[in-house]
Amino acid sequence: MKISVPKGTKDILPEEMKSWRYIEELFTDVCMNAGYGEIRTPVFEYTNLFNRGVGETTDIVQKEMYTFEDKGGRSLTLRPEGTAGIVRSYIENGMASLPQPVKLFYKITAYRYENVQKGRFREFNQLGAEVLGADSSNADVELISLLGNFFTKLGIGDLKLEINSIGCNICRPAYNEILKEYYKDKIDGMCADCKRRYETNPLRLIDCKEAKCIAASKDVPFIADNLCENCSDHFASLRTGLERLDINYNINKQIVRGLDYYKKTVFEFISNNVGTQGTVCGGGRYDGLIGALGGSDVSGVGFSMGTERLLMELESRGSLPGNEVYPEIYFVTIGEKSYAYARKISYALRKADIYTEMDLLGRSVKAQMKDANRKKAKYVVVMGEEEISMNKAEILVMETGERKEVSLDSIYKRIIEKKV
RNA sequence: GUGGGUAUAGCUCAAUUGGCUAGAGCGCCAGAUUGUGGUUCUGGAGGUCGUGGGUUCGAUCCCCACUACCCACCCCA
Repeated sequence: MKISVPKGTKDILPEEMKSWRYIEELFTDVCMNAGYGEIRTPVFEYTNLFNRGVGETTDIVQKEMYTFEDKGGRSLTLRPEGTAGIVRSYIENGMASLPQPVKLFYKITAYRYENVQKGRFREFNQLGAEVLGADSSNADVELISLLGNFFTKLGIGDLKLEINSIGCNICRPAYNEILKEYYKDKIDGMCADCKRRYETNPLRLIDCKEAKCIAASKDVPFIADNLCENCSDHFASLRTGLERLDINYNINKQIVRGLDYYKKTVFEFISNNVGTQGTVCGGGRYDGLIGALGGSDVSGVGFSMGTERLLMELESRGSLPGNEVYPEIYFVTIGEKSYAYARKISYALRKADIYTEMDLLGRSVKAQMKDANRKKAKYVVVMGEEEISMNKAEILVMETGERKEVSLDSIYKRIIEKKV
């Protein structure tokens, strides 16, 4: 059988890495400038963490996790998302006793066993940030504004922002009763999934895409209209905070999100350019999660975005910069002595952080010239025995074809001082 | 899990209504007076025609299965 990458995974080749680095470095800068510290947690965790953290009723836990047993019989799972591991780390490393809030960001791969299509893979990359230990909507606003800043810098500041509030442990149970009451005489005509959700997670009935279920949900009361006072205030101050920053948003009462841990604020940034998977970034508040995982009762809010989807968005708009790097100088060598001499200068220049190139295959002068041209070297120096013995060299300016004769000794200095 | 499409050179794609050495463009390598790039010309390397089985004198082509990829449903980043 031919060896290939596993389904839903892919190689990121050097050419594409330029775009990846561009996005990741920009994200890093944006986060650092807002006081967020980078964190890395393991690719796999004990399965329990996700069962409890992400939620037993979610699709992710029910059918999408890469779970396996190690040789010691422990059940491990490749992380399907980033937040659970970070919350675990927060608890385990005693971050609750640090000055609060703790602000973190991450760049990770995540794994979900799903059917592959445009914008959806089994191994995918996420950029994310979390604020732990801040109840106030100020934290929600800061995160969304951080994203606004990031997207603007990427040239996609017009991505659509949709927000909603899905209540808390106080208003959710009451709302669930309202929902059950509403669906009571409709549920028989709805799909099998919805019948199950009716018992396990009525909130999810709202965003079912089955035609008959959409029809049944036509006049459904939204939780955003049935919040407790605390949640309602939180949602109002979130909106005020966004408005003060002139951040455009749209309240979408249908957003409920598929992860159980969300409370109060949920939001998404949506694009039209990544297939039917329009969500480039999703996030929300997860008060109670830290407590549920064994920590103290600390609130949290965060987001994650799909790097691949972000790349698709940028690509479809032609907004990816061509940040190519070209050699400052290419040494064309002829024979061993010539190579040794050029290598020495090249080594010295590289130590001074200058990009130099040399042929490693003993190719002809012509082939080396071609290579220099292909790599878009700025200057070429041909170093044959003749030049070395006479302490002379010809610097060729590739763009203009201009040639200049200089002393061999002066090349290093000329390049360093950029006086060629 | 379900449905549709696709699978031929490193890449983008032809062709063979079942028959002899499966082609092109791009890319790669080399040469065009022996040590000088981009244009041009010439030559070369590179394919078990996705995998396995079947029908047939003979299969890259027809039939079946499998796998992968693309798209969609569900759900999500």
